[in-house]
Amino acid sequence: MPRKKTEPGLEPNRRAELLRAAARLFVEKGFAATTTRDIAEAVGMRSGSPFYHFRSKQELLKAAMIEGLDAGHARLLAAIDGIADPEARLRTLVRVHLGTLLEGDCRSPLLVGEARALDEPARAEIAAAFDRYQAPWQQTLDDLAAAGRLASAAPPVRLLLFGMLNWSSHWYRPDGALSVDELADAAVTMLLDTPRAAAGKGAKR
Amino acid sequence: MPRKKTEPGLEPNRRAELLRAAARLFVEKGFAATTTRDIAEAVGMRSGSPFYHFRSKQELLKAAMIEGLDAGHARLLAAIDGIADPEARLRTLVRVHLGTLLEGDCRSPLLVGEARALDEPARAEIAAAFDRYQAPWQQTLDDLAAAGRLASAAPPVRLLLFGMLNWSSHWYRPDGALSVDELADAAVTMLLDTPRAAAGKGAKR
DNA sequence: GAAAAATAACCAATCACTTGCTTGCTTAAA
DNA sequence: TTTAAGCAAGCAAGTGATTGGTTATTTTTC
Repeated sequence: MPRKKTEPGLEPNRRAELLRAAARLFVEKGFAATTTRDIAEAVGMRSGSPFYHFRSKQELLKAAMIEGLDAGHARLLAAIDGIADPEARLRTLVRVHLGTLLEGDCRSPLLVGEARALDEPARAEIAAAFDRYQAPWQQTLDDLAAAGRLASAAPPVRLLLFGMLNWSSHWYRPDGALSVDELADAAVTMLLDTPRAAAGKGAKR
Repeated sequence: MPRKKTEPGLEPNRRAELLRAAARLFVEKGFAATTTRDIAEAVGMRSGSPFYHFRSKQELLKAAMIEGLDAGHARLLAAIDGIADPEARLRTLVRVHLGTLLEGDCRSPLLVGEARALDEPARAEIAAAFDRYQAPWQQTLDDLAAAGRLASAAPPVRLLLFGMLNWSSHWYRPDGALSVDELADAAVTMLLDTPRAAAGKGAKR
């Protein structure tokens, strides 16, 4: 009984639904603490049905991570398209990334820690997706360093930046006093060498 | 058969052994993916024996987090004792924290994400332990701001700093090219406003 | 264009195994 | 004698995954 499908082609996308629900639950409760029954129930299926679309729970995680990362990557590229100034580009990257992280409902970058549940080949595929995601960041950091707005664009800088941003999912509350835009500004300010004069403008207010 | 105990009082500390093993496994594989049998085996017990020392798996996590955090807190205080200069104090805090995180074998701060497996009262106790841990940090940041070495010491600054440091456990490899000391320097450099002249000294080399 | 075959997308039931935890017992130490 | 610390065995509840249908849709054949 392939459900009504009132409009033909309206939502033939149960697979994508499964992926979104799985990603959300994996982020919320963790991979191991999420049962395949949780996932099935979240999309209105019976407990065995997800295995028609995915061979295993691990494959669900792998697909959720890779497809989520690639979607985020596409969003990044679309957002920075045409922005020449590297500082403005960085600010956009940070803002979009934080949006994916704190406002989205999949939040794939957060699943990086759950990859330990997968075998080595799967982890390699995920690492490749992460490399794709990070490419525009490194490019922008290099541009900033070349423009003298950054003392160094060595890899640890990028990694520390990602740390600042990703970890915020552990403490940021959308209903708090801090907006995502302000958070993005605070992070960029901390990363960039202060441009001299504006020393009073920090992560304050 | 309470095992030999050749020297009386040599290792009557099976409880502490359990805590250390549990913390290590929880960090490595996550709370949900670690079985109580894993923990028992790690200290050479049978599967039911840990429940003599702890009422539940959750209580093991709670104790591991709180006692681990308090131990780290004590280590912090001992390390910064007598250091008057706030920048030197921050550097010490960062170095000791990274040591706990990357070189220790318990690494309690990393368990913050696993607290979601606990009920609200337990989470509140853990939050209190975290507050204790963070107190010397906020004090040092305030001092830095007062000394003009930091544009702002608002809470997000501390949280972003912790993000940089804690996230490093996802990518740092002790056998890599970057030493923990260099990583600590890179983080401090990114946080502090550059002191003017030294613009070539970054996280490079 | 209608009948027939194939397929996609499930469900109901269940299996083999793992999980946290309990119970009753044992033994060395106090 | 009592207590601390543990073991051996096992239970009840889950867990990931499989199997064998079932039905609407799609494709193929006549």
